[in-house]
Amino acid sequence: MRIGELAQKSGVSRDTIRFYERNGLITSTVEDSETNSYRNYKDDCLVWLKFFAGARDAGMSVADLRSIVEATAQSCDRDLARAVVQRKIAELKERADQIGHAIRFLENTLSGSR
Amino acid sequence: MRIGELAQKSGVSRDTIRFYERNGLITSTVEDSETNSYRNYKDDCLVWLKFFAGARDAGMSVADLRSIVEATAQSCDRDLARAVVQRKIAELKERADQIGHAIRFLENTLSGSR
DNA sequence: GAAAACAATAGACCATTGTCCATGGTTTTG
DNA sequence: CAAAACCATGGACAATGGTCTATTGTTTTC
Repeated sequence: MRIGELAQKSGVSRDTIRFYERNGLITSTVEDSETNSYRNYKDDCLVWLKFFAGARDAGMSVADLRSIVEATAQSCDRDLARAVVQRKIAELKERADQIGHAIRFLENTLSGSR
Repeated sequence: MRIGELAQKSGVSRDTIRFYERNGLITSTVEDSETNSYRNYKDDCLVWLKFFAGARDAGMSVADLRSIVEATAQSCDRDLARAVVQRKIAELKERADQIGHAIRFLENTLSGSR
């Protein structure tokens, strides 16, 4: 799959896809049998990109995402991957807690006397 | 209360407090009877600053916070305040959903075959 | 085969969210 | 009263996460 198709299917812009690739979030191959230097993406890039979009919305940084990708890519060290991902999950849960606090504060502000 | 005390009590740095103030998140007064130009903060600044810290952690932008502060400050239009704040609450809940998706994706990644 | 569409790269540019520094004035403390 | 601690302002600097542009090359389509 080329970048345009991937962009269209994932909803992530070409520029952003290239940016993510530069930052090690996805990889592509260039068939050097070909005359061009077009990137080729596998289907699982699409899965990752959709996850990235949601994860960025959830507040994860590009660096976070890279660490997850790297950890899971090295299936040689499955325990490391598990540790990294579980730490990220814990961070997300903390963030969800913060959101809960903020919501309660705002609800109080609304109904509060002041 | 002066900025140093506020910084110490809130855990927000002086620079950041000034930054927030420049951006309309809090206000201070300068007693012009005095010879200095030191800012004076009221106690509720402390409450707000603590909220800001959590809300930033929860993923709200400074612009979001400003809109909340502005809406609630104009108690003349309580319905507006309610609308603004409830929209922010809705956004936070969406974000919490995104976090939930991300967590599930990550958990699948961990236990998944690949 | 010419035009339109697509792709690559490099680098400039942008907003956001602070942090740090220099300089200079004020207050507190010993 | 001198030093230390505090405060103000303005501007430089930095990291993050993109976005846009220019230039050039490739592919597709009519």
